[in-house]
Amino acid sequence: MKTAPEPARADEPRWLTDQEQRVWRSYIEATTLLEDHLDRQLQRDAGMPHIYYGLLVKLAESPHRRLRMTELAKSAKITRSRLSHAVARLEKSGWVRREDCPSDKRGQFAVLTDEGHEVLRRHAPGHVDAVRQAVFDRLTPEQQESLGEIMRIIAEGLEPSEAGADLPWLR
Amino acid sequence: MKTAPEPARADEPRWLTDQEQRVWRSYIEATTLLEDHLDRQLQRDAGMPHIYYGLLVKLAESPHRRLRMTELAKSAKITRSRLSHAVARLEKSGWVRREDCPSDKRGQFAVLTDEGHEVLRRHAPGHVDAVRQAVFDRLTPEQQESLGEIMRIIAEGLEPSEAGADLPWLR
DNA sequence: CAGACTTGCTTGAACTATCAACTTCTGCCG
DNA sequence: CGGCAGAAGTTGATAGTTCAAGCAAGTCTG
Repeated sequence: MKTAPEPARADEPRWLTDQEQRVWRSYIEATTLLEDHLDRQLQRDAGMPHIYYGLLVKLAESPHRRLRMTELAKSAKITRSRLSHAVARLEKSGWVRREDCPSDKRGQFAVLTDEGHEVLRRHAPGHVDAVRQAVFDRLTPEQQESLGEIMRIIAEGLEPSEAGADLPWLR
Repeated sequence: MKTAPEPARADEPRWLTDQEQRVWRSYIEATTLLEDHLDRQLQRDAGMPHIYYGLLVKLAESPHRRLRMTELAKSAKITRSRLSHAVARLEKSGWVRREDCPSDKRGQFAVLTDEGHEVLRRHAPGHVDAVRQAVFDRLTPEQQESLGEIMRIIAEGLEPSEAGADLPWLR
């Protein structure tokens, strides 16, 4: 199974140091455990995975509780395809409905239904509790701030817009 | 915020402050983007998702390149069921094989094959690069250390062993 | 040593994610 | 206008995840 003899990589790669490896392993472990934990909590209590819950929250925060599909996808950092499937499922559950966009016939709005809003209202406390217990209650204020900054940096580096991010003269 | 008849929850929940919300949103965005990014990179280059790659790494680091299924699952922070499916797939790809455990007839070893080791060798540099670019190259040494500590704390709080962690008299 | 319980691991069904088409519509350029 | 590139969103096939249930082998208890 020869795929390629390492093209575009002349010299020895910069392996992670022991310290970096420890950090990275901790990152993987924490994120794996936390995602799993929140998914399980929300699946059990609210009947949907964490990311679907996040979609409902985004809609609830939006004017008229609605958002164009593409906007919602961008905001949740997922592909349009994934969102399409997700909204289909949320529609089946009665928590979201689609509406045509009058100004662009290709467009669709995802709209939070009253039922969807109610589900959110009912399960938000439990979810906040879970997040608190797993994260905020265990960190000092300094660590919380640091976490925010670090995550902001990582996210920025991965934004799809990154392509042009090194062309500051275009901004 | 009137949340009215909240059953099984006497007092008003402790909502996240604005600051906490910002941190939390950054966390979700960064982890979503990063997981996606690494999955895509490894799927494209090595033909497997990130977590599968992690399993091969664990095996490679283990004595005789083998680990009991349960050990591997614990170490990767996933369920045995998920591991079972994963190993089945890795077996099909020829990167892992199963072996019976002589001392416990219920037991199975997952063993990294030579092909598996080769795949790892070939694609490790690209993966390390991706991790560096997304994370370590963007953080100061202090931030790296802070990230490690924070993630360690979160992971510890979510270890399955947590159940008995507040019953020290049992230890 | 029988029975009950636990551990180790697997299985199948239902669900979710990904990837590559595909449809429809918009904006643009001549 | 006519044509065409690109955007918005969906779809279906394939792959991965979850959950509950299951089997078989080990362990404990009386």
